[in-house]
Amino acid sequence: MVRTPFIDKNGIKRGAWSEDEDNKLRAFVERFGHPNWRQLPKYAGLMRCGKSCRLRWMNYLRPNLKKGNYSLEEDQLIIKLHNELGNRWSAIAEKLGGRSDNDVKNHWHAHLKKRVRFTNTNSSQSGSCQLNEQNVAATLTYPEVSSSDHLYSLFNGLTDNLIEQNQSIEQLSFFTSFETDSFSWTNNIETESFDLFSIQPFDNFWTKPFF
DNA sequence: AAAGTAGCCAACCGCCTAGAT
DNA sequence: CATCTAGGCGGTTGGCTACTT
Repeated sequence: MVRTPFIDKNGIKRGAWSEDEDNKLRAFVERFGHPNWRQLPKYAGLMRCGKSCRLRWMNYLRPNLKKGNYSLEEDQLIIKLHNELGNRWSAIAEKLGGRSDNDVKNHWHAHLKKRVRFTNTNSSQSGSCQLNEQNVAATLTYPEVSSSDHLYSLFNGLTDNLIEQNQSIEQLSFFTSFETDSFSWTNNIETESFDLFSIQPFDNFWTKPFF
């Protein structure tokens, strides 16, 4: 997952950090701080450049650094902040508290970007469903299979009842809120007009809950 | 089981800004 | 002012892992 270590032409080591290097850097910074990153590797006994040391410390070694899975609240906050601030990852990470800018950036590109883009696309295609980045992405777009299926089932249950009663939906507005083991999910969907009998079967789970 | 592919994340690169001289 | 240096930031990449064919 990390770059193979090698020594460049200037005698500077690059690539993945070893445990020994991590220990040296951690011990040095915890004892002396980091008044000068450029000089630090020399005094810490590292064959790295200062930039590399700083990056390793900021993204991996510094205390109170939060790692691991992102909570729903964090995801929502990132989406909201990205909407407000754009790609200012350091500012976003700062407001999250405990996450590095690199980590937030990676998480955005790996997970969140797709959800926001998907929501926008769906919104523009559906016409009747008023889903957009501002009012939905921050609270919805959590396309775990179980959750999508859950909402799909929930909505199907509602529509089945209406079909049984031979009703069409005009000015349908409903609010659903439910929880799964992993997170809570709140969704608010409004439609101007909705023809139940034009609903087509879905072959893609991404589109299931958003028709 | 092997090969191919996509997803993910740690690390690097290059640019920008602020502060010192 | 101009120049230099260091730190910070965002974009990009290398390569491992997991998944698919």
